[in-house]
Amino acid sequence: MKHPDSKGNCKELILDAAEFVVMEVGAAHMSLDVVAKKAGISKGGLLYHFPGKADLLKAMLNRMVAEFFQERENNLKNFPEGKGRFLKAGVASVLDCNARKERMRLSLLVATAEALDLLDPVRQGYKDYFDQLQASGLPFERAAVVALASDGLMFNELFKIAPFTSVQRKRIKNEMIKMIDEMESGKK
Amino acid sequence: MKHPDSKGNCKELILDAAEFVVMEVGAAHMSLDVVAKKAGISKGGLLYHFPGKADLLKAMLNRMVAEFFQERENNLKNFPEGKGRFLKAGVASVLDCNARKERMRLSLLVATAEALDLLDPVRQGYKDYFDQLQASGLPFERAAVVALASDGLMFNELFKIAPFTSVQRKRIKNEMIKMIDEMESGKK
DNA sequence: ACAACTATACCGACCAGACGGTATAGTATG
DNA sequence: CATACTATACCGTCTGGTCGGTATAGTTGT
Repeated sequence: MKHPDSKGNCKELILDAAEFVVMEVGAAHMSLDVVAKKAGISKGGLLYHFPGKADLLKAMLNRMVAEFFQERENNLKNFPEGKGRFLKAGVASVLDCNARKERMRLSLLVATAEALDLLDPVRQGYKDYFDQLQASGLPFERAAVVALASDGLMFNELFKIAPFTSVQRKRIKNEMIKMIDEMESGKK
Repeated sequence: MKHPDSKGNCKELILDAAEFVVMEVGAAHMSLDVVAKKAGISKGGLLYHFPGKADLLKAMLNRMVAEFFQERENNLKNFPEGKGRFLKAGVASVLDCNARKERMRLSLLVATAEALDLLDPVRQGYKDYFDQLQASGLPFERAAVVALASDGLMFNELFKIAPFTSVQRKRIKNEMIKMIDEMESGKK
C-alpha cells in the first residue's frame, strides 16, 4: 500500500466526499471530477474504485440503506417491549436526525434524478420494513399511516420544504408515538 | 402566428412536453433539445418562450402548485361540512391520482436535483396548506400526521418505492379518512 | 539473495459527446 | 413595416469514461 490513506476505508472516504459534494453543488451537479478532488484523489483513482458513476451511486445508496437498518436495530433497545416497539424504532430512526444521516440521505436526490431503478435497494429495504411492520401485530393500516407520516416529514425536510417550527416538529413526533401507544393498548 | 399550434397555449404545450421527457429519460437528463423536439418546435422557439432552463423549471413547478391548489379547492365540495373537510380534500388531492398529476409531479424530481431553492413556490404552498389546516379546528398534531402520511405515500409512489398492493393502498387511504372522522367526532 | 513477475492503487492527459445558451436570419400576420 | 415567433448553425464548457503509464508491495523461481 502506497498511500497511508488507503487501508481499506478508501471507498468510504470517497462516499463521504460524494455526499459533501451533493450537499454543496446539488444532486444534478455531482461530477466525478469534483468528487475526486474533494476526496483528495485523482479522477483516475476514483474510477479505479468505482468503475462508473452508477457504481458510485449504488454504493452511496447501499451504505445509506445498511446504516438505516443498523440504526433501527440499535434503536430497538431504547423502547419497551410490545407490539409497537418495532414501529417506534423505525420512526425514531427516520426522525432523529444528525448531520451525517442528513448528508447520507442526499444520495436519494441523486438517484431519483439519475434513474429511479437505482432506488432498488431502497425499495427492497422499504418492503422489508413494512413486512416486518405487518408482522408486528399492530393494526396494519393505522401503523402504516404513522410510518408514512414519518417518511413524509423526512422527505419534507430532505427537500427543505418542511413548514414546522422545532416545537411543532417535536409535538408531531410525540403524537406519532402516542398513536402507537394507543394502538398497543388496543383502542382499535 | 405562424404555427397553428401556437394560439397562446404554446407554453402549456412545452410544459407538457417537458414532463413527458422527464418521464422518459429521467430528471437529470431533461435537456432543452429533447424538450423542444418533443414539443414539436425548435430549440430557438423554446428559448424564446423560456429564456433559460431555470425559467422552464419554475414554470413547471408553478403550474403544478397552482393545479394542486385548484384541485383541492374543487375537492372541497365532495366532502361534508365539518372541521375535517379541508384535510379530507387535501388528502384526496394528494392521493387520488391520474396520469396527468403523476406526470406533473415529476417536475419535483428535476427541481430537487437542480437546486432546492427552485422549490420555493412549493414551500410556500405547503406552508399555506398547514396554516389552513391549523385554522381548520382539528387537533393540529394529529391532523398533521395524517397530512404527512398522505405526502409520504405520494413521495413513495413518485419514487416508485411504495410497497403496497392496491388493496392495501385503498385501506390505508380509508384509514386516513377514518382518522379524520375520529378527530371530528372529538375523541381527542 | 535476487531477478522476474503479478497485483493493487493511483495518476493525469485526453476524447467524444452532450448541454445550455447565443447569434442570426428568416417568416407569417395584422 | 413591425411584432411575434421560429429555425439553424454554432460556441464554450462540462462530463463521463478511456488509456497508458507509474510506484509499491508481495510472490515465485532459481
